[in-house]
Amino acid sequence: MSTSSSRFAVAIHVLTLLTQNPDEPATSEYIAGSVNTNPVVIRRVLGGLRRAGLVRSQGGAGGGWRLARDAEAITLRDVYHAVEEDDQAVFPLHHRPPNPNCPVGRHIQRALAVHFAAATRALEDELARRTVADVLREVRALAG
Amino acid sequence: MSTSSSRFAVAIHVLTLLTQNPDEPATSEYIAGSVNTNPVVIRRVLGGLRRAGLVRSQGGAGGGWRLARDAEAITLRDVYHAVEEDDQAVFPLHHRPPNPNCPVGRHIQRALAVHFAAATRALEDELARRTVADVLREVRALAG
DNA sequence: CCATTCGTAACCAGTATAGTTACGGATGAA
DNA sequence: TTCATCCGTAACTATACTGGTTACGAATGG
Repeated sequence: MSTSSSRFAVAIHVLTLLTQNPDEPATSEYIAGSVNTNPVVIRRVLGGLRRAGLVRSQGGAGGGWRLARDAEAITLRDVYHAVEEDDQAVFPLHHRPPNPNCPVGRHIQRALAVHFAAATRALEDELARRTVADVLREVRALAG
Repeated sequence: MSTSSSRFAVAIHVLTLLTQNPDEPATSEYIAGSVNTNPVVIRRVLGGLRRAGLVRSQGGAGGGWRLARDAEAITLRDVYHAVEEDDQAVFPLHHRPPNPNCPVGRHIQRALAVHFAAATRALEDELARRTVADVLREVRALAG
């Protein structure tokens, strides 16, 4: 399910990098070197984070990317919402609407929506308990 | 993320149908009429449920699909695992491995795996609290 | 003035989903 | 035995998303 894409992992990776060195802006090329991908991919992901107010960008020479707020105040749920913008649900409903003449088909989507929302809420609550600062601490601990 | 696909929603829908009428087998064509899709799509989804031991199929005239155990004993987590078989993670890691020469790149995936597992666990725990029988009761309540 | 860097469009390859047709094989009733 | 029914599965298609890549305009600041 789910879908899907590694944007969430890449976004946390990038924010962890920015947290590690908060004093000078990081370029998308430098970041791409750590993530092992193309700078355009990084700029695309960071564009979502910028629209969510998590980072700021600065064009031109000496420019790059910085955190827009303290890493202790950026939860993984914030990151998740920033990269999974719009309507990408964890559990999509049917593509075509079910048969409204069938009692089950008529009501199943409303019943499912309640359960899916509860499960998604549990997932997001768990993500909200962790911050980018936590991740950097763990990375440093693993580095020993 | 996620992925993704509507198989989970369709699987719950189908199991709810089978629960509603447990005495006679339902054909994939009948089920497809309620889901509003093609019988082959239904047989594909039900194939996963059969491999997970949730339903049984019977070929030939008078054949079709039945529940293999009581709907009270089929949680939404069981259904989720049946249709999202193999390795489809809710939160995929990087496609290419990050740069091992970067301190963050070297350890980020292990750090992320811990958080992703915790969030996924919370999601599945919530799904485990609900059964197919619950869904049918809610559908009936909505039907008034 | 000019190298740097972002922002974004465009294109491509790979993959997943879902819909469809087709057909073999098993089943069970007539 | 015959035959309509129904599953199981392969094959093909259209659509969409992801990630990688090249390209280029605009803004920045030394």
